[in-house]
Amino acid sequence: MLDQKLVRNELEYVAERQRIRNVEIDQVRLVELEAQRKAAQKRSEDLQATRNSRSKAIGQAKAKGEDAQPLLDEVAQLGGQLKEAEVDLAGVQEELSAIMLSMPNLAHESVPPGKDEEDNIEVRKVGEPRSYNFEVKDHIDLAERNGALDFETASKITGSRFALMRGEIAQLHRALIQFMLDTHTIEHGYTEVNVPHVVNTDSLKGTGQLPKFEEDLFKLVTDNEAGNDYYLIPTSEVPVTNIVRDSISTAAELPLKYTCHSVCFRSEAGSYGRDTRGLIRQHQFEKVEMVQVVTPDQSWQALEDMTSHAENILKKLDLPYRVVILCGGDIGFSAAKTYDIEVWLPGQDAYREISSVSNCTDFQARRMQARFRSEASSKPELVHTLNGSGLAVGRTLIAVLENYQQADGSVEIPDVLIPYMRNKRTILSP
RNA sequence: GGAGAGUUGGCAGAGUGGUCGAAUGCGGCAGUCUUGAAAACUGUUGAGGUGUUAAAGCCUCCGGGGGUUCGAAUCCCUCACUCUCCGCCA
Repeated sequence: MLDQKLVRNELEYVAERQRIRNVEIDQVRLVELEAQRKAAQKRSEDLQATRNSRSKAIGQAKAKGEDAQPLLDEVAQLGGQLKEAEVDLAGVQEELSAIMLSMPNLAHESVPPGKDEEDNIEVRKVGEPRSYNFEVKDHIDLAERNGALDFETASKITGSRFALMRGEIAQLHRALIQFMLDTHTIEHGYTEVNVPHVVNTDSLKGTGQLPKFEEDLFKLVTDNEAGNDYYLIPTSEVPVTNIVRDSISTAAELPLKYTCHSVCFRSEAGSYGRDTRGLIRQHQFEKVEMVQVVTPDQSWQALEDMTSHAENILKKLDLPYRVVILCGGDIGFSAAKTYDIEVWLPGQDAYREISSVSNCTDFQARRMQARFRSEASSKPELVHTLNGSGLAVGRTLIAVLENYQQADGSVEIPDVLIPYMRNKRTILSP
């Protein structure tokens, strides 16, 4: 959520900044609502002040043994008027907060304008795609033999966009997770956490998935009270970032650096027909996530650091990749700036997203009321939150399979993964 | 699933329907003392909104929501969570 004061006082500026995302703000309606809010709030508060002082007088009169009846008659009408004023105010505030909750974060000055991923700008390219003296296969052709990757059985068990892995592929998948977590904890200073895969609406509002993007989520059927539903997590960014919801940290406790492996669930509504083949886009996938909670002065440096942490995984795996900065039209709702890391996939002859690293500045923190105190005497201040994949495990698996494939259809294991594969050096041998 | 007890400021923990935004302790901050530090002592210290040059003032907040009342941290209803005991269970 944006700062209401900023929206109120610098509406023109906010509208201008949102245009880079191709988001148009209804300034007229906002000004109108704001005026209504102010009037309704004033009326309600004045009535409350009257009630409070009259009630106090009644109490004092009774304490002195005086007759309170004249005072009681005086406030007879107050209750109804107050009720009316409060209902009025609540209505205006509801509409205002709906607008505020569905307004995206302000894009950073360095975010380029643009419509979609075509307009993203490449920042750097690392590593050279290998050349193969045979016809390259994609990960499906490589792994579907022997049922190492089995979409048919998965669709029988569940449905489309689910996968089943057997034997060496399942092992490689697990090895990647271990390798990523070890690298982030040992080399990059993150603390490993394990979190619930089911979250409540407050958590999803905190990180910005709700109320606007409910259709992307899997919602559980429960007998919970309305508004307190459970959802499967679309990313562990949600539970991990919400660790600091409704809390005040001390400056000394920051930065918090968490890494987390989790399963992620996405309904992929609206992506019909896209990436239907293979592991690229699934309803269920696994991801190792990085989350940082930092003081505002550190968040832009943290964004660069986290991007380099994700890149480090790819470097160690010796996979070619490039880093792009997302344009205004492609950037996520909560993010002020996002780098995507795209890995080279020979089977697709293209770079494909394998990580997304974002600085959400105080946008999520304001929704979550996540704050810190720099000095005990000073006011609590909003933290900045960042998140990034480090990396998407399924897509990394694809990248290893496709980049390390051999002429005979087997796949070499990257050096750094060999210890995690019980010293196996080749898999999927014919 | 059954029975009971709880949820109060950064933390711990009192609280009678009416000077309660809330005792006290810890922690924090400032000061006295000290060469310095510690200890001791003194003072100060919740959050959000509104307002103002700044303040004062005013409003809201005692787990969430609703109700009773002129007035609710306190009474009633409801939901969530925590703890204890019983049952079931990986």
